[in-house]
Amino acid sequence: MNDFTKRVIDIIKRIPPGYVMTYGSIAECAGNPRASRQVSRILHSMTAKYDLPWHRVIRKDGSIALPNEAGGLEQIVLLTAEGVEVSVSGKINMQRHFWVEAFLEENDGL
DNA sequence: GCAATGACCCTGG
DNA sequence: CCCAGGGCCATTG
Repeated sequence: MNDFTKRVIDIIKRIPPGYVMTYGSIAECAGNPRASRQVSRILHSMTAKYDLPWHRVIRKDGSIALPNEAGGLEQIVLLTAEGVEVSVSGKINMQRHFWVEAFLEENDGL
């Protein structure tokens, strides 16, 4: 396993309940802005082994990437249980739940 | 080693 | 809002 993969796993494990991150932002934080697809692949293959909160990772437009029949439905259930607002159309309120570490640091916790 | 693949993303119609 | 096309890049066959 390479460093990028390790960082991605570490970042995902740090996402607090009630918040979400996008594939692209995770890739960026892990040092590879263009590797959003690799992030998705890592989730697909490493979730079971590393006990990751995979449901907190969504698309940049706030929609669920995983097809409903492949777990997307379960993802919505898990997010809702954590307090994340998922609209009827399957989209998430990014302004409210997007986890941005830099933002929190600048605002000293808020 | 080359070709295909994908839980993505962006632009334009 | 929905669809198409192109770019992206590590993993897979």
